[in-house]
Amino acid sequence: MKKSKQKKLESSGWKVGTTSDFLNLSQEEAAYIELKLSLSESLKSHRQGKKISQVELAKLIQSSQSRIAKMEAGDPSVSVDLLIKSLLALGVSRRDLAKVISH
Amino acid sequence: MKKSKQKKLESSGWKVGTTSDFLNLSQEEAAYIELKLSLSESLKSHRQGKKISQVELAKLIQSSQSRIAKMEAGDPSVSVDLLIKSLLALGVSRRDLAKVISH
DNA sequence: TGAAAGTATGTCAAATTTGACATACTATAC
DNA sequence: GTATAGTATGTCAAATTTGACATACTTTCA
Repeated sequence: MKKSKQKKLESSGWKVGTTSDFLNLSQEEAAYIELKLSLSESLKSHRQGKKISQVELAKLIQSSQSRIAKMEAGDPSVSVDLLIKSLLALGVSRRDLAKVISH
Repeated sequence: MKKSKQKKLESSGWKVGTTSDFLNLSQEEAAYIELKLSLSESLKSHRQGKKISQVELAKLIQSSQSRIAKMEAGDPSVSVDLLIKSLLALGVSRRDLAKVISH
């Protein structure tokens, strides 16, 4: 992983490659985290594209504004499940979801 | 949703469209569940393709055989997070993951 | 047959994720 | 400026998801 990318991850509150370096985990761990960040960014841009606020999206998926903010910030406390549910709620198709995931 | 498909979902232990029919949730709810099932099936076939047992995969991702079984059975108790982590651990690329997700 | 490897299913305490709340920060408009 | 809408961040109890275990079922093969 490039230093720059790692810095970006760590700045979002992730602990990268602490204990897991000795396994081949760091690979998948990184891929997983980056995947989540892609979904985060996608969520933000889709929401903004629809011109709705975090509060409105929160209502849409019966969550809270703070959780939406955390999702969009790529906070480690949010699951891929919630990100995907949110994107689907925004009307994103599986096809579009796939595009996000394939980079 | 077709009756046949619904039956398939319910047979895996899902409760489909109970309380959420009055919102437009059933749409996304269904999409989400079907997405999970796609990931489940993909996990199973990828594991079998690699000719490793559930026990071996469990070790690979430091989980347990029973959880792998639940994942492959599309049990409601497993998260998309775990499914994706598992697929990545099997060496599935984001590109391939995207293919699974786009149907 | 029958033993051995693989898989399914139920349960549960521990771990993680959740929505909600409070509150601080940041625009944007007047 | 200062109100107002929008967003960020920390905290926490409740909810969900977790690995682990026990145990039953199934497949494979000698």
